[in-house]
Amino acid sequence: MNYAQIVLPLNLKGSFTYKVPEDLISQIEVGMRVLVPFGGKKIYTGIVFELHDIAPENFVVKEVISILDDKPIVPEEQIRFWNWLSDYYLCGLGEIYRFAFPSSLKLESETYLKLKPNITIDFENLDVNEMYLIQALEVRQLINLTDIEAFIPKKDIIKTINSLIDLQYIEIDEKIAEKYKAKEVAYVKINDEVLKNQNLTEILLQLKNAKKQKDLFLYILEKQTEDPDILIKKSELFEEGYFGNSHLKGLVERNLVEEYYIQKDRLDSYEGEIEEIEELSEAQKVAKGEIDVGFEEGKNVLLHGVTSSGKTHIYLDKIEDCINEGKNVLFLLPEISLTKQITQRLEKKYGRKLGFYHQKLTDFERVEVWRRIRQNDVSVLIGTRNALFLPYQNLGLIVVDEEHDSAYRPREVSPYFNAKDAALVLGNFYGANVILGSATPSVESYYNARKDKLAYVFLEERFGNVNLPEYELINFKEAQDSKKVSGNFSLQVIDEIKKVLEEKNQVIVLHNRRGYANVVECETCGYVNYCSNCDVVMTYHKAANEMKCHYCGQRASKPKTCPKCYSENLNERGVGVEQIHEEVSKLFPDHEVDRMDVDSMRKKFAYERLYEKIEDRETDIVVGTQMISKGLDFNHIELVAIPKADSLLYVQDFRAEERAYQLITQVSGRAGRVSGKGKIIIQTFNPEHSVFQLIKINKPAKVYKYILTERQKFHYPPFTKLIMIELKHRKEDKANRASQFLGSILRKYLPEDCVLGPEKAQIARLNNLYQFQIMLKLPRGKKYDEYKKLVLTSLKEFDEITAYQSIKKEVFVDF
DNA sequence: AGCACGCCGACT
DNA sequence: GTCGGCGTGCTC
Repeated sequence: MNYAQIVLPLNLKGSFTYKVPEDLISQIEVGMRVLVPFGGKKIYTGIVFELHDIAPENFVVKEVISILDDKPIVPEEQIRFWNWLSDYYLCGLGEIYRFAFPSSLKLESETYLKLKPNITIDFENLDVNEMYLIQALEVRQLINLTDIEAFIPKKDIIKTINSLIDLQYIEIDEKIAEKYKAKEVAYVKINDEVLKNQNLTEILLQLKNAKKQKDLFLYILEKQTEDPDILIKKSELFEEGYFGNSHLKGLVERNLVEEYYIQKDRLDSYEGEIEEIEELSEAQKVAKGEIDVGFEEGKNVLLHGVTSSGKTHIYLDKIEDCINEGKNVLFLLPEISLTKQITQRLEKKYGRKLGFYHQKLTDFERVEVWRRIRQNDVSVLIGTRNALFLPYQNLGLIVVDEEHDSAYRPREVSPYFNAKDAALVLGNFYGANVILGSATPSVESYYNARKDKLAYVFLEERFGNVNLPEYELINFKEAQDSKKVSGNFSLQVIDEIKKVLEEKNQVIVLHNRRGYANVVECETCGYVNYCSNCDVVMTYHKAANEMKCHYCGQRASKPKTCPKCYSENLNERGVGVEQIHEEVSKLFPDHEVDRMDVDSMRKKFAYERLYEKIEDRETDIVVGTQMISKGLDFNHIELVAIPKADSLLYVQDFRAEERAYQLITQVSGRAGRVSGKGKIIIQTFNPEHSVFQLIKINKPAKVYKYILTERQKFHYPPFTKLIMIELKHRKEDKANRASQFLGSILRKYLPEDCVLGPEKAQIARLNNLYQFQIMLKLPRGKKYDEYKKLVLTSLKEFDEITAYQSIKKEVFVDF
């Protein structure tokens, strides 16, 4: 076994072959990190994916420089998982590696060199570069690879390091442990001296021209004297938004207040009361029993529980079971901001044995979690999709909550994969059970459950036997004709909202479109404002008073006159959530109306603040985009209004109906959680539309049956498999020609009706790249594997055309 | 992905 | 005469 296949953190196909030097053969194992030279002057941290003794013939192999781990950092199950992902989603292992690892575990620049202890160096036999390096190390002890570039020519770096390692003079040092800095929390207190020596009137006199500082000083003083044992966190001062950092700085500069830091063990054991898990209800017990049966049959489970049925409850129970068996749990969520409830409940129970892993952690925090998982020090890991790649030791259960959520398969991050499907496969490799849970399962999962590939567990009643919300459809056309509307709201909806507000309850208004107006159009010449980078009209945001491109983020000021014909006759068309918010505020001037969308939630803590406002019932009406369908579990929301429901359906996507159903149902679940008198009002021009009609009767099985029939009719998943290939280039004709060419190759191998396109993408230009798409509709089953191989062949054939190498190509399997 | 090599326009 | 633009090719 003197050759190794190494995966490098590069967006390159496959792995690279390296020779393992004699002295490393006994130590090297699959799953370890190694340092390898690459392309003349670079050193990368690679992962050993395979060991073999087949000498390559077509190129000269380089040698592994050194091994970075004493035991594999990627467990065998993960190796299989990476290979599966790469195979199934047609993506490179390098891409997966980049995605899976925190950067300080893979970056070459984080690698340091040091002198071996107790050595005598024979300077006579060293060349100039080797001498420089040794001398530098004698002064600095540790040297970063990028620093070496300062005194050794790039091309000689590797040679120099290699020979010094061979001579046993130097070695590789992993600096991660030392660079990891425990998180510190800032606290404030009144300066001790001040308390002893100065009298209060003097201080207040000093602050008489700085009212806020004075207030802040008094606030801190009061808190501190009230109970000296409770420390005052710096962050809590700013929570209200009344004080700012500048006020505190002022006090610190005057030496009145001191800032100090206390190291926080992020995973402090929870000190509050331990919450006993409430007993399961009868329905929940039945569901749990069914899950157990499913597991015994070796099946994974789809837990379809209507909103407020207490799915979390069941998860907790299964998590407990799993831990009692001595195994660990991975709990996946679509996004970390929604973790509040589940996290709090688990924290109370598992304290120290709980871990978090998600996109918002810093690199050190990620490495810390990696270490703990490797040491088997985490029983329950709560995380987002990237948590699938942690080096789990003894995984017994994976829970995928809100399995239908599209955040599990974002399109913009590579490698492209669906975390829900990946979790099923990972569970299989670990021999772990998997529960997919949702109030509105994806059509694919539902279908799999019906086909018995998943055990299907349906939890039909809300916890505590609370009634399900009631739906009402309002024909907006009729309302308009009989003049019973005000703007975008029918008088009936306005009435219903009034009623709820009178009872001091709360209302949600859903409108799933950002901004104020979709388009600003010139009445005179028809000019509309296009984004300069993309083929998209820009959306008008009144709150920020600017035009935004929702695809590339480009911003521009709102034109006062038409840039083309100088007419002042500009018209705003297409209703956005800001406009609905404005309308509602005007309709209910005596109530607190808040807006919740990505634009208004961008500020730090904006979400937390609004969350509390709603919880404290300061907010009467929340107007928001789909964001409000997630995580807002409050007890006093009694009405959900969807003024322009049709906009949910008119999206060019075969999943539009599924999405509309999911969104409406999810947001409905916010209403009447306790009272059981929740109501949903849907305003539409098409009350006869099947989706609305089926939602109204509130029988999920019928909705799925309808959607499945439609999908079957038009040959869409889950009855077929879709692969979408996207080609991008700065020059339109080049992108066009390339995609035509790829299309012709694909048609050569695949039946005509499998290949659709190429076509201009819906957004023909994005970030200055022209995009073309080819959609492959492939049959399921054995045929699929066969066809996919042919797709692979076609893609390879395409890659051989050198003229098209500058084309950016992306493949989305299970689009 | 990065990085070098190589071939054509605007500058000291 | 050179600096630097990005098209093309290669990396075990």
